[in-house]
Amino acid sequence: MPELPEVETTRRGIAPHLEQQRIERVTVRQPRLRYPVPADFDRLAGATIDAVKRRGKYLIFKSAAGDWLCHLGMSGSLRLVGGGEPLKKHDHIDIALASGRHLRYHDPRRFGLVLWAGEEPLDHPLLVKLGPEPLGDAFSGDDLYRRSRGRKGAVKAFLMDSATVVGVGNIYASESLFLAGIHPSRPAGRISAERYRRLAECVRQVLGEAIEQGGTTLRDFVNGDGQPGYFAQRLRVYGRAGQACPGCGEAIRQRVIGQRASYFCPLCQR
DNA sequence: CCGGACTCCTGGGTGC
DNA sequence: TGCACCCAGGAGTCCG
Repeated sequence: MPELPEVETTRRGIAPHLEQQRIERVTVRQPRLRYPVPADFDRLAGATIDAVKRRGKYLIFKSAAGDWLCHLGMSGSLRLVGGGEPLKKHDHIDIALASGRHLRYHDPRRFGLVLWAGEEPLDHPLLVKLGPEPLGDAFSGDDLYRRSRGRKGAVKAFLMDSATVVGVGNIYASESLFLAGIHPSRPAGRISAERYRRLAECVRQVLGEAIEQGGTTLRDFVNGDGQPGYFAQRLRVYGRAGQACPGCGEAIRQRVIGQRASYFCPLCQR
């Protein structure tokens, strides 16, 4: 489910309610996520949350009792609920705060994770090899061009590789390539620097707009308050096979590229 | 190094 | 109503 805009939306929603809050209690009902939830995760009780950061699609929670990571996988969500809010199926973890509210982790498919981050979170094995932040200064078309030389795989798979750039998942890869006029199947190594500069700008634009709209809710994404995002209605091609291309009116095509459904306009994208 | 296949898991939608 | 089947927003791991 969540790509960078959804994770950032979640972070912005929950951070103000967590920072400087004391943790009263930690309840792990289902420890079997992508990796087991640490058996000593409840040692957070009594600690104060200092900050909530993000790197790619990972959330990083800072506390004196230890920093921890959370990834939402395909179907995860984190929201703040009242302490008396009834539990739903797949509400796996509750972190009860001094405010009386609970930070509640929900994840039907359990592809997400909650792990200790170690001394330096950015050096954690899951984070250390991540590429640049798409909304940061290190991300550029020239960087994409350099990294793509010699690569024969489809540009869409290249763009979704977290070593290339973080946070661009299946929805926003399709959307960015459409805006940039690049066919998703084109070999990454056969795209000019000029076109990569355009693509980088389109990635920034799409992710920026999606964050402004509170993310994309296809089925079940909810923000920190349990509300859906509104970017789904702004999607130009994703999920719109057979509908008219917003640029030229041609029918949007769907094709599997790199094991993932991909959407594009066969005329506007080359 | 690269690229593709496979894997974890549950649930929604569809078609019979 | 039941059931089989396909598909889903991620990404680590393994293998050639």
